[in-house]
Order: sequence, then structure tokens, then C-alpha cells
Amino acid sequence: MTLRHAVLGLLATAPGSGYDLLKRFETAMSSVWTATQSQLYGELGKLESADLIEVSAEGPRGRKEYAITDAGRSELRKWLLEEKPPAARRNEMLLRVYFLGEVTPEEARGFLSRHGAFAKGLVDELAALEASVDWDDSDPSLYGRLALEWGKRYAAMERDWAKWAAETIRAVRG
Amino acid sequence: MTLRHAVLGLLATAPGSGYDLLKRFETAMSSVWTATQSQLYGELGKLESADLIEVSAEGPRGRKEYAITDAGRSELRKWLLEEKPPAARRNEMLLRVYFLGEVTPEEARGFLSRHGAFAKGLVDELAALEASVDWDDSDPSLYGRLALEWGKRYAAMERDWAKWAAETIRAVRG
DNA sequence: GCTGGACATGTCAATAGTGGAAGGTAGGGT
DNA sequence: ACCCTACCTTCCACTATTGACATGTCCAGC
Repeated sequence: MTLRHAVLGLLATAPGSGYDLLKRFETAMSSVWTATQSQLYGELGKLESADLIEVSAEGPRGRKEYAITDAGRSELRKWLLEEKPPAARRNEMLLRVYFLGEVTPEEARGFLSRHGAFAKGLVDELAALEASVDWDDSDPSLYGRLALEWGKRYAAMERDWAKWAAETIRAVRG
Repeated sequence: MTLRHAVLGLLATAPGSGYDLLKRFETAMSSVWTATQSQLYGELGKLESADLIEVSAEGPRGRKEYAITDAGRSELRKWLLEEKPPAARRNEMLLRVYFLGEVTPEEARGFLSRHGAFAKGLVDELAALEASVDWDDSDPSLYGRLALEWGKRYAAMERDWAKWAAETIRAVRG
């Protein structure tokens, strides 16, 4: 039921059409949640039936602009504050690490080096992004900034961990 | 197609029945990948049809023990070394952070404190787990250890980030 | 006036994942 | 002998997610 809340959250910030929301999923939200067009339009229909959103305006080309309702806003608040986020339960990278015993130590170190290089690139990318954004103190940018900081710390953690892991393999296995 | 490789990886370590694998998904693998029983038995059937695994023994209660084939091992290697892991694209916790502007700053700080406390608990838990395990230098324990270290660093990162984020909100919003 | 690209939605088939019901066997402990 | 628990598999209905196809409209620039 998370896509539902992602849509509610986006519409709580500003009303928009399915097309608008899709753009927002592809850009601002892309590192946090994704949705395909078919999923999105389907979910908009369900949310409207449940009266959590409503059509607030109609425009050219059949455009339907949706806005969140009071019931929707209350559902969003409930999700934010009352439901505990389930711990992430899937990590494909780590799954591979578990099975690295199946390849040679050299290959395992190669895998970790590549991953470390990727994380390093991400750190630089996010630092550049941060530098390029004009941060004011408005709410949306505050919380976006917290999320960006999370990304930077995550990427730095993975970069350092991968380096450490490759060194550990070398120390233990040669 | 990741469950497929998770199963291949487990069977590469040791042969086992669907029931055995399910236990391993619920324990050792639970923080990295999950599978329900229905998904697992279905996947075993598909893997057998594709000749990536085979029934290596039959036991009481209709037990079928599966073992990885050479083709399966080669598929596993290919997945480990040739396919690049897609970047994680969903994080429900961060999604909530994006929408924290919908609640009051106090509530937002409460959310972050709770998350920080959870991460702190995880750090302690993982440290205790590490202390309790008798690490030898065998392959499976080496790579499990790398994964555990990842978990420790991840939890510590989230703990520190949550603290920083709550302080930042207080500084900016009071 | 034409045309290409952006805008906009709808629908379908397929795979992945969840949750639960149903049915049965083997073996250790009392 | 009995029973309880662990062992073990199959099947089904539902939701979530992906990717592709289909269809059409508006508008800016030439």
C-alpha cells in the first residue's frame, strides 16, 4: 500500500494530473520510489473511488487534475505517524556478497571494487547536486535536503565499506 | 529474476529441500532477501525445468532434496560477475521523510527520533550478534561477516543521520 | 497549413510477491 | 499405543509491478 501513500504525498504538496505525477516520480522521487504509468493511472482511479483524492480541474487533452481530499490528508498523516515503516527486506547487492564464496577471491575483490567505485561516483554526484540547488528554508526543500543528506551518507558508507571489504578479503585469502 | 539466483546461491552452498531453503530464508537470509513458501516451491519447479537444479535425493514425507547443476553454477557465476546490480529504487522510510512537511515540526522530529532509536537498537543487536558468533576463516563465514559489517555500518549511519536530521529541523523550524 | 514533440490517458498480458488453506508423513517422548 | 510437533509439499486467490501497445490532442515553429 505504499504507492498509494506516495501518490497522496505528492498530491498533498500540489495538485496534478497523472502525467504530472509521472514526471515527479521520474525526477524528484526516482531514488526513493518508482511507479510506471499503468500502475499510476490505476492507483489514481482507486484513490478517487476511495474519496482520498478528487478531480479538481479538467484541462485540454482529457487532462484530469487531481487534488487530495481531507480524508486523503488524514490517511497520509496516519501513514506518516502511526504506521511503523517495515524494515527493508531486500538488498540485491548484499545477496551477492553472501554468495561471493562461489567465485575466486580475486573476482570477489573485483566485484567489491566496482561497487565501491560506483558508490564513490554517487557521492560526487550528490555533492554536486547539493551544491547546485538553491536551498531556501521552505518546508519542501528542508525535507528534501534531509533525504539528500541520507543519500550522501549512504553512498559514503558503501564506498568505505567496499574498500574495507576488499582489503579484508585480501588479508584473509590473499 | 533475483529469487531465482538467491535459490541457486543457497543450493550452491549446500543441497536442500524446499523446506530447508525456507528455513534458511527465514533465518540467515532474512535481512537480505525473503521468499514465501508458495514462491519458493514454484521457483524450485521452474529451476528444475530449466535444468539449473536437479533432485539429488528423495526422503521421507515426499521430501525432495535439490542440488545445483553445472549449468546452475554457471548461471550463478554469471549473475554475480556479469550482471550489474540495479541501484535500489525504493525506500519507504525516505519516502516518508519527503512528506514530513505534511506534519508539524514536532511530529517530524518525533518520527526521526523513533527511527534513530530503532537504528540504535539495531546497532547493538548486530554488535551482540557479531560477538556471539565464532568466526573462523572459512569462506561462508568470511562473506557473511562482510555482510554483517555492512549492516552495522548501515544502522550506525541511520542512527547518526536521524539525530542530525532532528537537530536540523529544530534549528530551522524551532 | 503542417508537422513533430510534448501532453495525456487507457488497457492488456505477464511476472513477482503475499497469505492462507489443505493434506499428509515421520519420529521422539510419555 | 498415542500424540504432538516438526517435517514437507501442493494449490489457490489476491495484490503489486513491469512493459508494451493503442489512441488521441494541443501547440510552437517553420
